[in-house]
Amino acid sequence: MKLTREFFEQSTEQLAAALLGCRLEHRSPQGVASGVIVETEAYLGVGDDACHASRGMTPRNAVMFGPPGRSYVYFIYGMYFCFNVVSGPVGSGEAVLIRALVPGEDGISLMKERRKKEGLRDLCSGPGKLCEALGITREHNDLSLLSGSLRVLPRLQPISQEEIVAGSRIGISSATHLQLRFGLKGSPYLSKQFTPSR
DNA sequence: CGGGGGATTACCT
DNA sequence: GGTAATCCCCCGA
Repeated sequence: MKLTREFFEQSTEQLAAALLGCRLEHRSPQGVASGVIVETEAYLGVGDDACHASRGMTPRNAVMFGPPGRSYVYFIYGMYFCFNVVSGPVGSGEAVLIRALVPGEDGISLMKERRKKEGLRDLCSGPGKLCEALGITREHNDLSLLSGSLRVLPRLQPISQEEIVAGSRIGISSATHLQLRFGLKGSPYLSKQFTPSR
């Protein structure tokens, strides 16, 4: 089973919700590591002040303007990487940030070793953490996610709308009113709890 | 070409 | 809750 190109062509907001429950898997020379996506954020390209692409194309964000279904990986705070799924029509500059995974079923020991942490909740409960656990770095920028060593795999179980929560995006200083963060309700693996909207 | 700041995390009080 | 760590992107000059 495999995701199709059409899956990645739905609107960025829909895709951010549809990615919940899907598996992100990295097959590296060190071994396979994967986890089920439980938290995402949508970034809406030109005009979304919180988006890297808000002011148009630059060398760093160029892949966001390319076709959907590819990886956008960037370096942040001098020590972490963040992984995104490029989305939206070509030229839109949109993407979905993957913020948290339930670690497993492959590679728990490898992830513990990479993270230098033993607790399951410390492995993938944040965008920087999950990249470290899966061994995702700048070399994994601009790769197809439909096939190859870094892939997104479909849900094994369906998820209902009631299981999905939305909230404000985290760690940004503009456009904070938009409800573009999505999570699986009550998951202990979220990067941060969702607070009831006001 | 300099400098501010960042889609974060860990560790401290 | 506060803040250091630590690179590099990007804007303005």
